[in-house]
Amino acid sequence: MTSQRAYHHGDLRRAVLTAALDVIATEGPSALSLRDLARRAGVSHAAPAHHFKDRGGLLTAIATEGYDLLAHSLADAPDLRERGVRYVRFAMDHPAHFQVMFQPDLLRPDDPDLLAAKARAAAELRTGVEKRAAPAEDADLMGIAAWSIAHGFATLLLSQNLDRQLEGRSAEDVFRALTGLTFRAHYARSPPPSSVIADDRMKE
Amino acid sequence: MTSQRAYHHGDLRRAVLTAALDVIATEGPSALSLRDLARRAGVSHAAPAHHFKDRGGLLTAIATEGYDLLAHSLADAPDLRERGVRYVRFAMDHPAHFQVMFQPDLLRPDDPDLLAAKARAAAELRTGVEKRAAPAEDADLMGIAAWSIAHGFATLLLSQNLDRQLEGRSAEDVFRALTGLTFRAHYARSPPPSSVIADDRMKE
DNA sequence: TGTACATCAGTGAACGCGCGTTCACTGATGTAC
DNA sequence: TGTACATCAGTGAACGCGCGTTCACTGATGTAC
Repeated sequence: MTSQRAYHHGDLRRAVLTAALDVIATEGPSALSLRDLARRAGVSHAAPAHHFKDRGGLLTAIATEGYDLLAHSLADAPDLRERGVRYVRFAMDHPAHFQVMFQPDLLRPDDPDLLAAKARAAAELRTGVEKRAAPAEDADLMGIAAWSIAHGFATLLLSQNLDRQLEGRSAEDVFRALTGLTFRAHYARSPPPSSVIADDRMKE
Repeated sequence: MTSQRAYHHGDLRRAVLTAALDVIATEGPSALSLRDLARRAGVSHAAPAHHFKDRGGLLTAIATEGYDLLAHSLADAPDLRERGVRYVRFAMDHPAHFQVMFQPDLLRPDDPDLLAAKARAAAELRTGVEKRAAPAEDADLMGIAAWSIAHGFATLLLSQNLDRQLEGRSAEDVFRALTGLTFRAHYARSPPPSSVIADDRMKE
């Protein structure tokens, strides 16, 4: 506890993960090296190997953690739109996790823990979309559409592509506004004109 | 022409770019090394330096080319939805470019050629969305929404996250179907019920 | 409560490797006269 | 049409570096008796 230099780190696994997330968030996943992470954690360069076999193992662990965090974020979302908002918020709160989760070439694709976590997150994403809806196919499409818009917005946000568009507004507010426009365009104040306008835009 | 082993390659720049795109598409950008690309192009390892200063320069050149290809793909799209379809098709046709374009940490962010190409693509994306629409703010949101859904769909597609959902259908058809559902839900055959269903889904 | 021993986490020196970079060079091409 | 020369693209040897991996080790912790 009070020992200035313990031989055992205490929680090196967590320390390496945290250092890795920091590097990824600032310099991207390509800047990662186990030796550098050991340095950051104040530990000899061979120590991380006790916890992660290699880079791929480390990144897989990060993705796994990410899917679990996402699943928790999405749990008990009241509706589809709120689920989208939480998805976007998750990406903003955990940019490094998010980045790694969607670059499969960095991961061990058949890691059982990863697959399990991913399945849990996928189940949360699907909740309430699957069981409903008149034509089942439409419900499926609706699910993909909702995922696409949230994922696209989050990705563009993280890659700095919406900086100009936000103009100081919070990303969350903008996302709420645009899902209102698209998913519920037919709910605008004056139905006929707004419909025409929306269609006008769509057809140019 | 017929010389078996010309001292000058002819178009080494193109050859290195092509090799790089191949590596990126199969193993991801992190697998890139200039020496390896020289090897693939059948050229001494120092040769690529004549065309690209370093990895960052090469990736910036790829992103620049990508933005120009995208701008061309989008040009003269008849409407917003078709623009989305072309955006998705671009990602499928040029997965390596697409991947690199949206990982800013790999690029020289202030490269003038890159910025110019990006501006050209952005202009194509905006065409027809900006000038129209009743409340200007709504038009802006509509643009972000359309970009988000196309970008999200493309990204999920490339990261193998829609394999299960496609079930053999072409990505393009599915994308058309889901934009039909979301952007023009109020245009379904029987307006009132479909509206209710859509809202029902939205609210769960 | 104390002792012995197994297990585990982390050390630090050593290794071989692929990388980017530098540099003096050489072969090919284009242009001036 | 021919020659001289500048420029440019690619060569190949050499370098230093950071990396992952291995290995015999040591310090700390937990457990059996």
